Amino acid sequence: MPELPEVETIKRELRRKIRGQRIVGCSIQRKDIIAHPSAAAFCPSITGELIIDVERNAKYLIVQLSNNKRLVFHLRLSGTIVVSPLNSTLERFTRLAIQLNDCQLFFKEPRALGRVYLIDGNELVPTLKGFYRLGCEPISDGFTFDYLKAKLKRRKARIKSLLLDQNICAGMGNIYSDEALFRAGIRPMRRANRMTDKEIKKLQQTLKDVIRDGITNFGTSVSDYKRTDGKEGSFQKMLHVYGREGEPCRKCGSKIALKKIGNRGTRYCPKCQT
DNA sequence: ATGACGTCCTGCCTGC
DNA sequence: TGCAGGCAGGACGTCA
Repeated sequence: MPELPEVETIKRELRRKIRGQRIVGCSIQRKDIIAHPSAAAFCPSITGELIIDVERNAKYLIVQLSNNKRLVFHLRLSGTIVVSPLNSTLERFTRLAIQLNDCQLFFKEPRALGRVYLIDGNELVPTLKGFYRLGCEPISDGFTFDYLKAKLKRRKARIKSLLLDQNICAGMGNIYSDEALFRAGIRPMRRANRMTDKEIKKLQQTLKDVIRDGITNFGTSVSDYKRTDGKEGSFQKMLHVYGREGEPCRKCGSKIALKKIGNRGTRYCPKCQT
């Protein structure tokens, strides 16, 4: 599923492929994918605009348009963005197609949970609540030991659940949370307020490392995620716990366990993580 | 404010 | 082979 490294990969590829192009056409295959404004108003509002730049904030992909408009994509669980030649036919599960000067974008979303928003100037989009209250990304300078400690102390929720909280670790998702906890040697069900300074320090570092490694490897292709040319990322080859339940731990040989924490499938090594 | 849990959505996998 | 049912899970709403 697209987490920070996957969205960063898409951002970098789009920046290279579509910056400076103009939107010449738009078609919506599924209306409820357009969260704001109405589906009827959407295409007319973006057609004719120039693509100034492509950015990312946590898991949100932001396409800066001319006239101070921003196109915001949230890929949720299964969203992908494909860059195709202009004459190519719509790919399966395409929910939105945007034609540019010399290529087109397909927003594909098999599970139809992803959303697209158009923000006009400084307008506040009510359905984009999470976007306005994101915490620090693990790879940002602000993601220090002190920051993480302040966010975790007095919280008695399980650490795994708090890593998924976008107000604490912006851009984190299920895969990288499990991997960071494995690298830090911390059990996902541990209560945040019971963690030592040493453990928080370690976790702060492994969160940074795992996200950086994910980006270096162009993301994790385990289900739907693909790069904008349809190719796979490669971080799935380096996973220690995610998707490896029942298989031997690469460090100690114990069977990787799978438990539900906060209704999320959570993988960990019962021996390496304490 | 916090934490637990239900809901959305639909392709895919499992089991009968 | 075919079908029903369960599962996956990010964000958000609801409830205690």
